[in-house]
Amino acid sequence: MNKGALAKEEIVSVAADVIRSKGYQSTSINDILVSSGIGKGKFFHHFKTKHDLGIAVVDRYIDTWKTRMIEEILQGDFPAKTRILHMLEETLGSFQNSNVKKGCPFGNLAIEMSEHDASFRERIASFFHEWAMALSETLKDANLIPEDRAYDYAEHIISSIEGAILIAKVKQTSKPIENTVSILKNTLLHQRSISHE
Amino acid sequence: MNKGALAKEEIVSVAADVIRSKGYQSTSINDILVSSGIGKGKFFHHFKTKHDLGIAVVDRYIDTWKTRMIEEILQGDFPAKTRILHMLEETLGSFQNSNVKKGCPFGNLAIEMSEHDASFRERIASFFHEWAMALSETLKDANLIPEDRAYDYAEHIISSIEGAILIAKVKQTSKPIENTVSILKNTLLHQRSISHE
Amino acid sequence: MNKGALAKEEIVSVAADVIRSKGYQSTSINDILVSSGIGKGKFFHHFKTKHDLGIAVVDRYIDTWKTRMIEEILQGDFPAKTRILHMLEETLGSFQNSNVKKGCPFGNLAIEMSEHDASFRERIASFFHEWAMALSETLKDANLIPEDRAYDYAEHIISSIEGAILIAKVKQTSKPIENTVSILKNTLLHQRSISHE
Amino acid sequence: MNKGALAKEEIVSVAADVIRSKGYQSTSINDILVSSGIGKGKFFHHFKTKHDLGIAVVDRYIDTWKTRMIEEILQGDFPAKTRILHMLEETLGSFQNSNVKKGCPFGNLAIEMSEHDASFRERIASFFHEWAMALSETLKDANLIPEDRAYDYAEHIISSIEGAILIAKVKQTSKPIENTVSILKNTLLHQRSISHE
DNA sequence: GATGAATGAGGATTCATTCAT
DNA sequence: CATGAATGAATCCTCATTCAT
Repeated sequence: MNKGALAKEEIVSVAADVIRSKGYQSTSINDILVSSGIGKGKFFHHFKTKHDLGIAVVDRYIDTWKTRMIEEILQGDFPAKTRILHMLEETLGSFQNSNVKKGCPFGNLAIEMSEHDASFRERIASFFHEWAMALSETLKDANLIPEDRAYDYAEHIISSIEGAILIAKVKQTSKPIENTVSILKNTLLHQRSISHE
Repeated sequence: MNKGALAKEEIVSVAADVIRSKGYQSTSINDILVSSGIGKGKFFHHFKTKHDLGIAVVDRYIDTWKTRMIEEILQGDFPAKTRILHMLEETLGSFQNSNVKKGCPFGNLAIEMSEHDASFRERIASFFHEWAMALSETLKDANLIPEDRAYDYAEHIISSIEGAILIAKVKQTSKPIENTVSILKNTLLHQRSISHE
Repeated sequence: MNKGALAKEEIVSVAADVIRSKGYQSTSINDILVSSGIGKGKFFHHFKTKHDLGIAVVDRYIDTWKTRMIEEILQGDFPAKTRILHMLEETLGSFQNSNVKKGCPFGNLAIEMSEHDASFRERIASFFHEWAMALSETLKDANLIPEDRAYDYAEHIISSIEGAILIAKVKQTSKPIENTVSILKNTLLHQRSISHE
Repeated sequence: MNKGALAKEEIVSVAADVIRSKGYQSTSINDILVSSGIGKGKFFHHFKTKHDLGIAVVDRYIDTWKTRMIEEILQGDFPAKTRILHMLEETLGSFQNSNVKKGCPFGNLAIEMSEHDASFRERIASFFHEWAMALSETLKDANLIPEDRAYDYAEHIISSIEGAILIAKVKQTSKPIENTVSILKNTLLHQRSISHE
């Protein structure tokens, strides 16, 4: 059936992989043509520019992670504490093996593209915001953090994770991620609450 | 007198700025020629390749930060707790205003180059290791962390900072850095020690 | 119709001329663009590298000469002695006028490229071998040379011709070629056989 | 003592080697600086241009071979036939081992430079002429060739040798040279005289 | 005389994009 | 819709030569 549409999704899927590994700017359209076995004509039929493809790839990353991290895990049916643990474990599981070297699709593009292109930056910023909002709600549900500090604390957890993935990438070992996840779990769950200052 | 050496240092200095803003791969040699007002011949007289320049820039970043963060602050003469506070405040101060958008020179290159080039990756990994070692010693001096957890905790602090700088870059506000610094201070200093698990 | 293929052949044809005159390394891609009136994009669409073009040019030389010298002349329908005479006359005819200065396409590249690039060298060596094989058969057919000396003698005839073309090139006169052809004819045909030693 | 002059000779000597292997145009001045351990200033003090060096190298080749081949061997004190044999054996000896791949300094430059530069071409043409003249005299002394054919025959011998060195270079074996030398010896010495046509 | 820094034209190649079919 | 040929600006780099010291 909808062969054109399928083909387009396929290109985005292949491109998402390549761009995660090589970065957006270092990925040439030719790289994608070779990886997906299509011709130039077809490519430019589906995407007016390379930039269009880039945005499609980012949107795809966001769709995937929003569904997995936010909708399925953070807004799922388990008790709030459990949901937070799930999120941390899901993170840990996503960055093992070859994925350690590839790093986080959002973190990678955040750093590579923020200064170059507003449409990348805004999408990624907005994704991080949505994530922090969802985590913030869960933290409140779990009664772990006072309401007025929940968003800040959620953002800190997320940025800690991004930082750990960054260090893991440059060290080529998932140890820093395990380390951060373990410290976050510890801090969050073995204390009555985090309230000072 | 030492005109040649000066000239080379100047190029590295200009390039360090440009590369921090645009990234290594997106910075063309021409960008550097224009920014520094020199000719191609002069450039390639001092640097055999663009890669050579990149390495010189990384080495310069490392020199600067090692001196400031490690030697002057973490290994300085103040009490251990004070030194840690200084490090956090120095971090905060370094990423205000236009520097928020530029991000961390190490984090930027870690993400951009780790998969492309081992000589960048290794230098940066080794810098993060040295930083974590120095911070680890200070944490032990301050009696804040049990000895066997000190390195892991130090690495977590550093990766939290890197993650905060990343989020700040994509959000174009230093708020996430202030946030993380404040949480780190809080966790570190207002509790007897961090020992559970 | 087959416009693409034609275009590629045209480039090879123009390049064959330019390279024969200027040598492979001294011929810039720009030289070829100017001579053939095409743009850089078109060139690199057809040839991945300059080296690719070089190989295409060598293969074209080989095709042409194999057809003319080996298939049409040495393996033709005339008596063996006549075929050898034809070969010598064809050689003579090919290096008159402006062609004296250009020299032999194979000899030129043999000397220029043998030390630089195995793929050029091997192709040319194999062409000379095939030529010597075909001439060797013809010498045997003509009963001019004892079987066990035929290949060596064929190779000597061919190398004499190459040497004569070389001297003709540096002297800018076809006299050395005429001279060598006449001596070869004489030695081959006016003696019962060449058998001594 | 004459340190400047010595240095210059050294540069020419090093350059002669490099140019014989890589060709004149493919040899960069930097190649020569590296091989001889001198600086740019010194080089351009001795040679106004790269071309100047090239000419010095050719003149050096010519000096060496004229002394060896013409003065010592062809115009030496042995009987004429012996002198010719010596010349052939000297040739054979000069192109063994690594020298097979390097080819003949004159043949190499003849082919590479004849179309590009008259001053190279003329020097080499004149060297080949002097060699042919000397060989011609020796052939006459030996009563092997009628007077009016002696120069032509000498030139044919020389061009045969050059051609054999060329084929040897592309085949990377000295066999073609041995082969040609043996055939030349045979033709020259085992027949009363070469007179027909 | 000697040094090596500086020059800038020219080299091969890549790239996103357009266009004729 | 789809193809792949064509475009030409831009990229990294090399080179012979000049120049200030």
